[in-house]
Amino acid sequence: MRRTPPPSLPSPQLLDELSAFFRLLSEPARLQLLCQLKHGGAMDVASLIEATGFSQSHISRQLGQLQRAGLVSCERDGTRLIYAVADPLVEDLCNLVQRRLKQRLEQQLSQLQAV
Amino acid sequence: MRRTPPPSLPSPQLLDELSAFFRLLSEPARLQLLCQLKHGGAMDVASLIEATGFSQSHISRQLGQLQRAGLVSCERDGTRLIYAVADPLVEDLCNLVQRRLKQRLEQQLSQLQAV
DNA sequence: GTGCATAATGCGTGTATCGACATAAGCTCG
DNA sequence: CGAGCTTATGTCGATACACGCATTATGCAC
Repeated sequence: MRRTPPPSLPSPQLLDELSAFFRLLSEPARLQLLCQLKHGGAMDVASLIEATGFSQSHISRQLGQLQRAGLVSCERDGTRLIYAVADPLVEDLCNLVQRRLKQRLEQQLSQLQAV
Repeated sequence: MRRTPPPSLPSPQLLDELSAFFRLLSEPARLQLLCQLKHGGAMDVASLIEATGFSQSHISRQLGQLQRAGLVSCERDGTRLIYAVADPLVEDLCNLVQRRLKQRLEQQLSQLQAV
């Protein structure tokens, strides 16, 4: 049977790494950049500035964080840097969460109608 | 084929909800509480205080947030409140992220050895 | 109802980080 | 090499929120 394979608690270290990863996705600006890149494929920074309206410095910082985490990659094209999504995990996570948000709303809706 | 079902950008609204959800998991304390509950099944607040070392007020607040998001549920037992994990999604997300963290480390390790 | 337990909230402090402006650094091409 | 572009970083104000202490609210026993 073994319903709960190892009932062990995660170490403080793992806890910190997990939460650090989720923190990357907890900022609308970063999530927006990731979605924009997923949507537009590879994009240079100027396009991201135009698409999001954020300042250049802000975008550079956020992309830096995402890159250090391995979520985006970049390559040069002349003087510009072209960024792209490097890991499909983010999209999977978002889909899971989105599905849950939807279910939750449907649940609340049906409870209202049940009255 | 249809590799990218709908290549649409998420609305600002959805972006905020997604990031708000990830923000819940971005705090080590909250993640710890969730893991503790997953590990110990249903627990009352006193047990959580002892297990985590946090103050009563802090734990109460974090549990409140998790409950409003539907991630934990609670029921009364006399004067105490017994909390429990209410959604398996968190564990799934953590497993996915953890697997990725592991892959990433293995990758870095093999690159070091390749020299 | 009065105590006695537990849980929730008001408030204050400290810390992290967002986001912009200004500046420096790095790259490319004449 | 130096001009001119693009990107990264130093600095700073504003905001958000973690976390504890003190207080209040809520339910149970008598």
